[in-house]
Amino acid sequence: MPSDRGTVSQKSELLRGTLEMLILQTLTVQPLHGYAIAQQIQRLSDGALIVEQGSLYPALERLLQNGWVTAKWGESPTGRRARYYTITASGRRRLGQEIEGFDSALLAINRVLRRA
Amino acid sequence: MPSDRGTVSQKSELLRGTLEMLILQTLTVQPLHGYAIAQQIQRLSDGALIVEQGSLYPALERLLQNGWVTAKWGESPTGRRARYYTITASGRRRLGQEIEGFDSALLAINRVLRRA
DNA sequence: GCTGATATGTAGATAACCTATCTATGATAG
DNA sequence: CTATCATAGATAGGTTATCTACATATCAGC
Repeated sequence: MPSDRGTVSQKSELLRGTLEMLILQTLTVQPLHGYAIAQQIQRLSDGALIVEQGSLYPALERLLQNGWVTAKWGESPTGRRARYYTITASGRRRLGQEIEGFDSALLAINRVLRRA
Repeated sequence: MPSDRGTVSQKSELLRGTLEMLILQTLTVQPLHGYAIAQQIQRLSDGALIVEQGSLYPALERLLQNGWVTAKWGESPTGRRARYYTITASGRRRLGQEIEGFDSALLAINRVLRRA
């Protein structure tokens, strides 16, 4: 449901560094294939976060390389071939660290914004 | 007061895209020279945010190019030559937009993190 | 005289995005 | 029947902001 060909993504730039965290988070509920992960992030963010395929698949590859997810070929609900990703134990630990780092960085940024 | 030669900056990566916002914010109080801006951000964030010189000066150059700050050579409190940056009216507008975009992106990310 | 803090800057590498493109299949519209 | 759209995966190439590392210079303190 990309549907927004032509309309600028805008917010996507703030995904900078948070994409892997968001992917891992969506996988905590259940294994999903790549395309569904992007849809899920868009849906959960009320359409604010658009994950481009050119960002998605390289990110999934990085997560695989680091052992934070595993992948298995299967079939999507619509009957197409799809690659399902499952978060690993180390992936869950990593997610925790990323959220922690994200929150503390946020606090730091907000300190600067409010104190200055 | 870099003093942390050897220790990894860590959090700096989350500055991704927020550095210009932080710089503009520190300049809303008074004009500052580059080195003092970095110190101020580090101080206000309780040491969590370290602005490297290789990030700082290119960022200031971008702000100049966009007309969001102006620069004037002067003298620092310690008597050294220093370049003072002043935020412009359009810089203040830009800062408002950046904070707005930052906040809304944050909300979107948090929606994903809490709903998934 | 050396080191460290202050102060500005550049060069080159890295990494994560983006746009654009490609393949392929199923569903739907015309 | 055919064109388009949605689904699903993937790669190539470009952009850009950051980092590391370096270079320069002055001043203070040991």
